[in-house]
Amino acid sequence: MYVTMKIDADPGTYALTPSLGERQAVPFTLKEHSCLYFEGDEVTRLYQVITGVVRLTRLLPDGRRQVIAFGYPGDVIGFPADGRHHTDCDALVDTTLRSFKRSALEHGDEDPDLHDALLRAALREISAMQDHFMMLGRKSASEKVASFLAVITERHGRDLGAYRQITLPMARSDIADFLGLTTETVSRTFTLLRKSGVIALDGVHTVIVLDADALHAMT
Amino acid sequence: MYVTMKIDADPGTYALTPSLGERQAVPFTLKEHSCLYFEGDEVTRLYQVITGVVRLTRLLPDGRRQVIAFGYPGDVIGFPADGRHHTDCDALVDTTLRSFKRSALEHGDEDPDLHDALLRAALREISAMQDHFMMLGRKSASEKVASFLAVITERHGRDLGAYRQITLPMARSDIADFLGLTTETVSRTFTLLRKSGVIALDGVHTVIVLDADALHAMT
DNA sequence: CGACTCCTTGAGCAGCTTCAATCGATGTGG
DNA sequence: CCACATCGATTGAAGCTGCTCAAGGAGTCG
Repeated sequence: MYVTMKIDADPGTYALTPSLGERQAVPFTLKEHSCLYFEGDEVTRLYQVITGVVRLTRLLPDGRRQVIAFGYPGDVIGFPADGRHHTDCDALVDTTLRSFKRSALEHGDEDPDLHDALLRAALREISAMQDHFMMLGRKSASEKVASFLAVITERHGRDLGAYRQITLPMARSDIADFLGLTTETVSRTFTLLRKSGVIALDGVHTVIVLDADALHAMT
Repeated sequence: MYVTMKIDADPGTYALTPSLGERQAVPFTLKEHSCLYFEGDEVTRLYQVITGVVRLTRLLPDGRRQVIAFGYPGDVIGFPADGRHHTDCDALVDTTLRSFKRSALEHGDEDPDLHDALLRAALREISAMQDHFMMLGRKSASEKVASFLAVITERHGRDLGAYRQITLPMARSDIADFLGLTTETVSRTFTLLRKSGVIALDGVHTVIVLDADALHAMT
């Protein structure tokens, strides 16, 4: 399932190891709810999320919304097409990011390692988006929600005794717009998972996965 | 809407103008219904469609299918993620393709122009896929079919007197799996468009767009 | 001509949405 | 400190869109 677009978040790999040239760029902070860029803006830099979570969205004229992706630590966002951004991007919580010049992707001469890393990130994003197509086009509501929770748990969960715990910084409506559902359906599916003992909720934004096998079986 | 992934099909631009190095690669033919590669195969080459149409698909274990894209002339297919193909690819009709070594994308040293063109193609694909998200997640059946026909018409239509004509080499079930619908719904929507005078059908695979404005209004 | 495949059409149903009301958490002012 | 307003989440009821199941039609190829 598609959530994010990693360069490569393994410790010790290039992407998260600033040391040369562009990599020395000082991380900066994006306040909760503030925007990084808008659809149509010219792309001057790419960004890698270091801490926090951002949201990439597109809008139809009539207000319908699609959340294209959530950007988690390690993920690279802002790939240009025809030099422009094709989504809006804003922060769900206070977020720190590192930025790269667009030319680092488009002209590899200055820093071949960085160029390679950004290219790999772009290719991984294509692959991840293909997964997401399957989910949007061919999965039921509970399969969508289960897949979403399973991926977040695997990639960003914390151990909590025998279980795993995740924090969902986004609203139910963001999850709905990511999965192509309504907030009501997402909410009902959470309730279903809770009542069947697959997950427990600690407040609205914290999910404890009680039965990871059952969750995977639902994807 | 997402159909394909262009390098750039404008006459005279690089992508369709073989002249140097890799570009001298002799186009080859892929027979109707034969496969170019399968999901999981190692990526050794990328391909650009010259004539014909290919189909990129992914399957779920239970047989549900998603058509990821149709590859039309000019489109580049086969971008690797982790070195592997993440879709199956086969030809809907006899198709000629030109191939590029994978290294032409990943190491720009040998042919910088080709590297740039392939990179641009990858970035355009990301953008095009984002459009497709909106369609899969947030559009109704008739909006999906209308969008599909509108894009094909704009990009691959032929003038026919006052109208435009397109050939759809794929089956109704391919369109359904591309749009996240069933064949029955696609068929019914075609009938609806026909009965409302927006399109006419000349056989199953030829569509004449009678009212392009109405078609666009439905997207 | 007959068999096959794909497309179309119909009827009934299910899943998701829509509309609406309530609940719960958070924040603000008196 | 509490009443109240606000916003998001949840729950319920009803309706609609698109799916499922089924049958018949159209084109193709042996």
